[in-house]
Amino acid sequence: MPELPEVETVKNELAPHVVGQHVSNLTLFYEGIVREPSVDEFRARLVCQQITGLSRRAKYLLFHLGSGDSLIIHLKMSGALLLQTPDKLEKYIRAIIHFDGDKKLYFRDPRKFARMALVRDVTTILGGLGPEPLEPDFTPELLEELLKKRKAPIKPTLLDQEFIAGLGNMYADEALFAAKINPLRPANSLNKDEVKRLHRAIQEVLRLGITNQGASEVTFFRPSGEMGKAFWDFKVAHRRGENCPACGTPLVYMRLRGRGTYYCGKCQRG
DNA sequence: CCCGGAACCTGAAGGC
DNA sequence: TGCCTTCAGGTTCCGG
Repeated sequence: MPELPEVETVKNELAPHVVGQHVSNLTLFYEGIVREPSVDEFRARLVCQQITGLSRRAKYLLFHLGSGDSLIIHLKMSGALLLQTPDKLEKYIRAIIHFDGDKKLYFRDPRKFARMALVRDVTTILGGLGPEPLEPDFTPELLEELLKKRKAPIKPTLLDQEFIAGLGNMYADEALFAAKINPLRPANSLNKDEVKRLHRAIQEVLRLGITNQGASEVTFFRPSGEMGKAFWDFKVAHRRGENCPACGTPLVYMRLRGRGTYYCGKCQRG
């Protein structure tokens, strides 16, 4: 599932192909993919525009347009932006953005959760997001301050995009394992050393995910249609029925706030 | 206001 | 073989 490292990978690999391109047409096979404005207005404000740049905020991908508007895409669970459609990815194309010179960008999404929006002011979509975990302003001191205000378990706190923006279920489990912190610990109960470890772990697992070009289990594909390699470096996430790579203890699987949660009951005792 | 859970979707996997 | 249930989970919405 696309989380911060996956969206960063899409941005990096898409940019050389789309920046500078002019949109020539839009094909919609599933109109529900347009979040705002109306389908007609969306089309009118997108077609003929030049893509002047790409950026990422949390799990959102932003296409900056010559008009000053931004096309904002969220891939949610199963979305992919593809430059080509190999046989196995032919199905579930929900939209195609056409560029001058017959280039195409395919928006594939089996589950129909993904959305795109066209806005003048990006804060209408991005306004409530918390700090970017890989930016310099995300310091251990800031994390400590934020954690003090939260009494919910640390795992769902890390998934709250208003608390910190970009972590999803897989990387939250990975970060807590790397920091040796139990996912059920109240957020405000972490001591200084634990906060420091968590801060470092969050950045490490995200950077490793980006280096590995994202995780591909089943649902994430890079623009080329290839899969990323991050999944193979996961220590606990989605490793149901396996043993802890550090101590060999069978991993714990539990549902926490409706989310599948994996951790080592021995290494993450605290 | 805060918190927890359901809804949105569809396919895969497991049980019987 | 096939039907039914459960699971997957980011975000939004709703009820308590």
